[in-house]
Amino acid sequence: MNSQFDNLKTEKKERIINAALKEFAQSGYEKASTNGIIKEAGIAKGSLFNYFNNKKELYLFLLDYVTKIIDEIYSKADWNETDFFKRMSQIGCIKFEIYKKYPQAFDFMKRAVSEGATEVRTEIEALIKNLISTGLERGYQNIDFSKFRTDLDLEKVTKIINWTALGFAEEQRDKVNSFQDVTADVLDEWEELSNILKRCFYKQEYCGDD
Amino acid sequence: MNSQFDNLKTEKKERIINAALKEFAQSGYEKASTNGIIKEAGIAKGSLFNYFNNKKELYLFLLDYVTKIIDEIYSKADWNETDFFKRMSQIGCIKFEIYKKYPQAFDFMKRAVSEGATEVRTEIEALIKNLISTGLERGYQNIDFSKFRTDLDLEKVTKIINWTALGFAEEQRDKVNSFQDVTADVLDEWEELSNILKRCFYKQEYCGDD
DNA sequence: CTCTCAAATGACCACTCTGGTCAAGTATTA
DNA sequence: TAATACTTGACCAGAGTGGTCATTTGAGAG
Repeated sequence: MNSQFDNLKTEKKERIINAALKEFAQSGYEKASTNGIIKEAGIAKGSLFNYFNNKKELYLFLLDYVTKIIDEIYSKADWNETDFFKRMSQIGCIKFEIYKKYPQAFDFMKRAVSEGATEVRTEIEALIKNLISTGLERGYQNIDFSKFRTDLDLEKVTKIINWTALGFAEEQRDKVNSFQDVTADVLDEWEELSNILKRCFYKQEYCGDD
Repeated sequence: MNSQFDNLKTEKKERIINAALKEFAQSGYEKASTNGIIKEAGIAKGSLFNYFNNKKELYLFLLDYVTKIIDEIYSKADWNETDFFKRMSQIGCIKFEIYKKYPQAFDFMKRAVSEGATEVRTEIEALIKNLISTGLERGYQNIDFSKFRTDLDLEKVTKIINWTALGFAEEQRDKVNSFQDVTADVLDEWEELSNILKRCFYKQEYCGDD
């Protein structure tokens, strides 16, 4: 990336980033079209190739950029919060903020891990290896698991909660895309879901609604 | 579709179908390449265009084909089974059989509903409208919901169970892709998960492990 | 063994789209 | 006004597109 890109107005920069994320997420590296990107971003071909020397550089920039954004989740969260569900909604909120700013960021990453193009695969694999080594359980740091019932397999229970969160997130996303923004209600609805889960998976003395 | 295609050996037919499903699922209608399909299927260009007059016809054939396969789920399931979890594993098993035969069938359909290509969009929209009108709750027919606890919102509880099933399915899929086939253990593992869910969501008298 | 004929092949076509360049044009600054 | 910085889109060679069709193949019949 050229320093010119960094000096762009934030609005324009994000328009370009989002256009590129969308194209790569939808089409994969090889079939993604730079023409598609400039059209969506509303800039000229020449501009794009002033900011980035070539397609590969653009892709690797995005890979790095999104990685950093996702890493920020861990610096923004409050690691003193020991309650599993409060931690989850915290991280959920941070992710939602990311989604509002870069709607295709997570899709881009998801597509990246199954990217086949040899031109960028080694870089992606390095990134994945790095992610795994820094630990997949970062998000569970300092959680008080003693609140959970002991008669249920803890690992499976946390999986169920995670899948619920994932499914809920996707449902909200479909809603937002087809109707209007509903930001306010989302939290309430998640609260209701997590109350059910708490009542089922926490020991009785921890089931109080907050 | 030409009758020639129907008269092909099953093995070859499925090879072509799977190759095409994969290409369309990964790339969408417009960016899907017929060259990619014939390469993956191991047939000549001319053959493909003997079986199907053009790309659009091939795509619409697949759309119809997969729709019929998915519809078969409903004819194969035992609708006298009233237990929610037994019904779920039944349908899960049927879907797994489909997945083994046509690994990209569900991805193809998922991509189809967000397909933008004008050449095929009207057909897809008709199909979606049809799906919605035949009812989304077909799968819940004849289920005995009285087994569920009455102090929890039933709609939310069934959502949680569905999201769990979805998440579990995806997890298994990742496993199969990266390691070896593990068909046998899958059912056991699902059994353990659904036992947890039963114990949490069913009235006490129905929690017995089958 | 030859003849027949349907099925399979891949070289070939016109055309579109690709990633990338660069001379000319427009803003911005001093 | 002049100098500088940024933006533009026409343009390029080459790759890839959906689709065709004359030729080759091979199984079965006589």
